[in-house]
Amino acid sequence: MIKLLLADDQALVRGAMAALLDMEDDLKVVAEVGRGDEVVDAALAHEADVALLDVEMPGMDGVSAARDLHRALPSCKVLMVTTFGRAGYLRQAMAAGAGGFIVKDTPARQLADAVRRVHQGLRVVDPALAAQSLAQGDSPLTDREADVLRSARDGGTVADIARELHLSDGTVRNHLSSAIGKTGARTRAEAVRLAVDNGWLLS
Amino acid sequence: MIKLLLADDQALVRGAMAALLDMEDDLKVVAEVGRGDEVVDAALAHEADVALLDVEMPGMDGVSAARDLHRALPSCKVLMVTTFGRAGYLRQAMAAGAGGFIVKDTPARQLADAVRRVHQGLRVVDPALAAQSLAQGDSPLTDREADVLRSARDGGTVADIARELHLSDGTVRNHLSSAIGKTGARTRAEAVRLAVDNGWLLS
DNA sequence: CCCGCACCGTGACATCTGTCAGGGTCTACT
DNA sequence: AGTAGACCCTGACAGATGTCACGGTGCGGG
Repeated sequence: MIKLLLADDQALVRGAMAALLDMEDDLKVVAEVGRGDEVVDAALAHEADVALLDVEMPGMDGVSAARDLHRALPSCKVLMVTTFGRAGYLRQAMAAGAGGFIVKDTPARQLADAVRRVHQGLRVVDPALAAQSLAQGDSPLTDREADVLRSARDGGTVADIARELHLSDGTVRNHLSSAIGKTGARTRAEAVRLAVDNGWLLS
Repeated sequence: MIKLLLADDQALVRGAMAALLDMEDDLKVVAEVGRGDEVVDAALAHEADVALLDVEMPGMDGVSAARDLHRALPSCKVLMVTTFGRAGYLRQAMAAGAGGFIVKDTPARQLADAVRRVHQGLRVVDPALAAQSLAQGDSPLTDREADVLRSARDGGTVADIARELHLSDGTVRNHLSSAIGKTGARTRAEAVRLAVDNGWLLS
């Protein structure tokens, strides 16, 4: 009997996936959490064998949670189950020790198999997504450029970003300009969108 | 036996919800679709009693699908099940003839009850969301302002928007300025974010 | 040690944006 | 008929933005 931990911020989806997985004879959901920072404690308390983690969660993102969990309980495999097939997410999730990565677009009947494979130590990755991730390469942004883009996400002015990051206006403009150049965008907003779509703004 | 139609673009979520609902003795999922423009046909073909619709879907948004479905098959009740509790979505969904509106944050065990209530003709609405919707009022944006904001979403320049909408640069700037003023934003990007968050950019 | 590179800052420049004041057409309502 | 409001355009202006050139600081690898 494989013991499962479910982590997803949407209670309805979480419960529905629990119902789906509990229908399998060899699987059992032993814990459900709605926040990233509750993953490790729950996994330890219930000795989970496989953890299904969403990427977008309050408290802590799923990739960071996977990293912590991999350290705290190496026997527990991780299967990332996420809405967005961002290549950057996949890359970072694998680096964080995840055993599999599937998007919520995949047919429901494949989920149980994916769990079993991850439990056996096999890697489960969407082929199309893997190809995209390989072709696209790693994030071209420096840490600071990513910081600035993150701060620019909610639409503030240069002055707002400078205040938030304790930088000079000019420095913020330089980082933005550099990020715009690297992403091939023509606008700050476009650069933000591209970086988000590629999953470059996680950590 | 209440016959259900599920519409959600994420196959995994759709299948999981089907599993959850099929566990109830009086409910049966008779059809699943992944696109908004397939809702009406599927509902007619299977004579669904209740349709669970997501708002964000390819092909056609869930609110428009609800409107069409309400016309084509008035006996079929609609329960919107969506990720984002945007007040504007709720308002437009109810105007489109939806019988209920719940977010995916709600506990899984409440879903079956919500379906039954909607089937009986009762209204099911998240109280907090209803209050927010009432307090916030309707969209202050004119059609054109919404168009311009929609076109500004992907971060293009004024010239890009003007080309896309066959308008003059100055007119676009005027609409943007007006939208910025009405939303209380200080930047185009901020105005876009606010409008999206409030669900003002649907149709 | 020296080089490259990320990082922080300054100053200057052309361009883009957001705002304002106009003036025009159309529709809907009184 | 008159009024109000959405819609489109023009022109002008201050301020914000994106770009460039430049100098300076650390840190790691060759």
